[in-house]
Amino acid sequence: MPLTAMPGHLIRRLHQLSTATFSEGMKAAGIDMTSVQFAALQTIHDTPGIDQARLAHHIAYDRATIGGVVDRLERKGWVTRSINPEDKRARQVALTGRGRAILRKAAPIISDLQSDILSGLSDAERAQFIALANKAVGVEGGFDPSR
Amino acid sequence: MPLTAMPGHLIRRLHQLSTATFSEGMKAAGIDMTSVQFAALQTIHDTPGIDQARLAHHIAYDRATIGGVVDRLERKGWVTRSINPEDKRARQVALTGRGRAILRKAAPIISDLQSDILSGLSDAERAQFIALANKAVGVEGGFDPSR
DNA sequence: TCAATATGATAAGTATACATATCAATTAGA
DNA sequence: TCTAATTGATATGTATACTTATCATATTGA
Repeated sequence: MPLTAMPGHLIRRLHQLSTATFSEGMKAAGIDMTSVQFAALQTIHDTPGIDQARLAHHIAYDRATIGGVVDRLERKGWVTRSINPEDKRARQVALTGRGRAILRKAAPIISDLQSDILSGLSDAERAQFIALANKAVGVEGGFDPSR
Repeated sequence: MPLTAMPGHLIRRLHQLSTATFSEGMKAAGIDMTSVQFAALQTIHDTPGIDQARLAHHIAYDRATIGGVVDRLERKGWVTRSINPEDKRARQVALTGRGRAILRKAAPIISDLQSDILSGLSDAERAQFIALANKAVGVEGGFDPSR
């Protein structure tokens, strides 16, 4: 079976293309942010005070991985971590002023980047791809690395 | 822009699903092999004596990453590395008997796994996805991490 | 209520991934 | 032909990712 017939290989290539496009776009905009960091920031913005476990679950990250991501966000001064008094195991994460500012700056750039990721496709094809990808990913709960 | 409309996010989820499906399948078959290792083995099989740089280029890997992958394949006794007498910089990689055996065992299992990766799609949709992915990835040479 | 279980987080170990720097060997060009 | 640029590989540093183990805290059920 040739590589071009293997979804596994194609998806790896797409992922490669996607992250490369993202980091080039961010670099061009002078922002030091990875796609994972953006997704985390956006979710924290939408759900202030969310804890790491729920953050991981929401964007389908591994619970072990999210710790390092939040570490780096904290080191950049974009988020703060605090212990939830209701549940002392949980770390609540919230955006700082600088975090909100960088997110405001990055969000529109990243929205624009989305079509560049699939620049080889027409608008109709891109819509079709998004529909198929959502369907493939949405299967019966799908794979959830946070559990 | 919601995550479900972002190709970048969807592709990351697909990649996650794809690698999880692969490793579960391999684990079930009692084979300790990652998808990256399989692609490398298959290419070495098809091109005996290929050097690391061409191997990386062929499957769109990073030149720096391939070294570690080949290290692990070598440690498992599946490949051997030798210096190309024609170009003493280059390391030629070749399968061992055990490498050929494990590849023979794994290849059909992995072929079967390919449809499981996109199990949420019908056969027609899967074919459509593969066509779109190939088109998206094939853009003007696309991104080549090995350069 | 007290033990069993579950859950949030972190640590350690393994495997990608890529950028950048460096070294050695090769090739190209003045 | 001799230097400059290129190329194969490795080393270093950063960032994901996931598994398994462990710790601390919560929750639950007998």
